[in-house]
Amino acid sequence: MNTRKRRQQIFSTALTLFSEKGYDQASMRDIASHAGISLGLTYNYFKNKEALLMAIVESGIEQIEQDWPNYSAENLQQWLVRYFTILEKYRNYWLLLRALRLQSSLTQQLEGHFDELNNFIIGDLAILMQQNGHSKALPEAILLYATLDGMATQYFTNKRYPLNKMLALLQRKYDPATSPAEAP
Amino acid sequence: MNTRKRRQQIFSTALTLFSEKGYDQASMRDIASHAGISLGLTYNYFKNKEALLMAIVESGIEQIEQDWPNYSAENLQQWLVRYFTILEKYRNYWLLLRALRLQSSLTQQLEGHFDELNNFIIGDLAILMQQNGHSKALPEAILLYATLDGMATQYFTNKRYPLNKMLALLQRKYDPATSPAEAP
Amino acid sequence: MNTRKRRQQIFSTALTLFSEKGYDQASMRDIASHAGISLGLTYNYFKNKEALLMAIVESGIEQIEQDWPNYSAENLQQWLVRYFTILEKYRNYWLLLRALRLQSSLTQQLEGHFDELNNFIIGDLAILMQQNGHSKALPEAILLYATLDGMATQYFTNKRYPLNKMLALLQRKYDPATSPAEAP
Amino acid sequence: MNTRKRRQQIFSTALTLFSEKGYDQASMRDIASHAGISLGLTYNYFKNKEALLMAIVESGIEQIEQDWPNYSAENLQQWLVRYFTILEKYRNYWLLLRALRLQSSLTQQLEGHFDELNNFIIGDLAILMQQNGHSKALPEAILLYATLDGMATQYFTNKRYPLNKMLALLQRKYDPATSPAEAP
DNA sequence: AATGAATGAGACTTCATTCAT
DNA sequence: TATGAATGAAGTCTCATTCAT
Repeated sequence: MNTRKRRQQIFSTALTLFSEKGYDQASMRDIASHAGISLGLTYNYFKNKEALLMAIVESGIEQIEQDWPNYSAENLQQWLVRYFTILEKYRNYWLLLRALRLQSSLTQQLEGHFDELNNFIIGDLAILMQQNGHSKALPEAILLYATLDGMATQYFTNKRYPLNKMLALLQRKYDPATSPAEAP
Repeated sequence: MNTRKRRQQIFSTALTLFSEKGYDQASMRDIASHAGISLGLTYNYFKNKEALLMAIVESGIEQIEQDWPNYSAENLQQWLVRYFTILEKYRNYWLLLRALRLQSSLTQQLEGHFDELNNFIIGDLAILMQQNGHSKALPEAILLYATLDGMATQYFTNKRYPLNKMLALLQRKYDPATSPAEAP
Repeated sequence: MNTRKRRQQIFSTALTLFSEKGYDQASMRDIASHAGISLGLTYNYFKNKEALLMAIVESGIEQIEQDWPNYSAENLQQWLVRYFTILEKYRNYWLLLRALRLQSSLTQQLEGHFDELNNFIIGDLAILMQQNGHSKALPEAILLYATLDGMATQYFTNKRYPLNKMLALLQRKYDPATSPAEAP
Repeated sequence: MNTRKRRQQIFSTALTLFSEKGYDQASMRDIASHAGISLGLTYNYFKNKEALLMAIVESGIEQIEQDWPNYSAENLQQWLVRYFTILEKYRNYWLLLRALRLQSSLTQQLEGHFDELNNFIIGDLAILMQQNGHSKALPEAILLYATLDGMATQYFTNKRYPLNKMLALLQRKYDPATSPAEAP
């Protein structure tokens, strides 16, 4: 099997296990055996467990950023739906990143990545906000992002979370026609 | 030192370390040594590491619920400020609970506790919403709770998060005078 | 409570636990709590766990030797029954001594005690043998003692062992009337 | 070193130590270091200490039962000698099994194995008894087995035990020519 | 005489990592 | 490139023993 594929195989297995069980609870043997390869081989592709984690995090962020334009939306209402579509697609990344963020004792290195992704999304959101006529688009974007983040957390950790209902409510709230964010 | 104090000492040291480094990364030896006692002694007060965690989680939720009435608010604007005051006070609990929630392989027992606390807060919020004249208070409360959750996450993991600004913006958004949630 | 009684209390609790669970599996805390006293108190009466064991072993052998004359028998048939009566009475001692014997890494000290008790019983048996007309009483006694030992082992470790049947069979075997040990 | 040999190496080291010092007193580190390997490696071959014990017990009984036919005897006199030959060969197994039997808190599983082996030997013995003209062969076999068991215990725990003398005496006792078990 | 909190050694076990093949 | 045997550090937990009260 070629090097890139092999790397990808270890990679995605590790992502799954890290996000399901947590970084500490997923052992290298776990990963190797779920990937159907030998324990030692993982070390041919990744220097050590932490490097594997870092590769996953970095690549995850990179993938999301590359994938993002495919989901561009014309208005906020569309955007909101698409945001959760992407989230669903990158569910494991999201769960892993969130869990890591809550554990400091992380490399400083990770912090930068987190901020990068956050700002990336918030920036995108702010542009739409501006188009929607918000005068203070950035603060609005930051606030909305918090809402989305909270919804995602609930959605991913609570099977009964009524995501669609909440999404509809949110769309109404940000519909310029029915509920102008700024009073005239 | 008396038994209750000693227990409390281990307890709060563990809470700090669990919330800082994560449950897995904080070793019992860590906890003991930060508490200034021997490793073995921790086991005189808590059956094992998991029992220590459970004691912390349960007591945390209990404390918050008991403390809650002290922060009752007359309107949503007040409530929002007080919510973050409580959050700050129980910061470590919040961080721990959130990290645990993101790691499955949790006891079913924990799930129940999480839901309990969530519903407790959402319920409180829904009442205020109703007083504010919202006809669909519960969905509104759930959505607002997501926002608060997202803000908390950002605030606790990002030193530069402009909490106060966001809070002010949120207050304006939910001020019945300036921005009626339902059009007449 | 007076010293002698307290000592006896720890003593007999320890004997029970040692014989039931084994010396290693019975902890000092176990013993103290089953005896209804504090952990520390055991150390006021016995220097340490090994000393407690030694005291039990020595006293057990001493007790048996003192008790022995109360069970004197007129002939071998009687003796055999009485032997198992005593055995039943000192069941825990027997089990403990036997288990200890099978573990070397014992103090040499114990070895001496074991031999002492064995010889004591064999000597008693040999006298009866001689009275029964056996010319080589000592070897006969040693052999019979092995039989008794084997029976005891089976009896104590197998609830369904037909001790009475075996005892009857043994009595017949050693009845001078029906089965002279030496052919004329 | 190949896997089978390595396993066997750990296996036999453990058997020796378990039988010498007892299961509890022999630590996994003991076993590893006597086997000349690292502590962790033992766990590549046996799930845990108890599994190692079980493997030893089961394999011991299996080996004995397979080896048994090689020692078949034409008459009881021969059989007796051969019995002790086998016993000597499997000395460590015998000592371990006996020690385990005296410690309750055993798995039920072990109980079954013990009974199996006992019945296996007693059955073999009963057949010979019957050939020897005993009408009640099974009780006789059970009784003789007790004798053998007692002799083995003495022999294995007492360096000065006159096994050969006792064996000769026993052979005479069960010789149909000199001492018919049943009077005409 | 009595308590049980406190200690620290040591037991079992897991796991990241290395290395000979 | 690929394997998995092998290592040793580290983690959880137990327990004999001591000691202040």
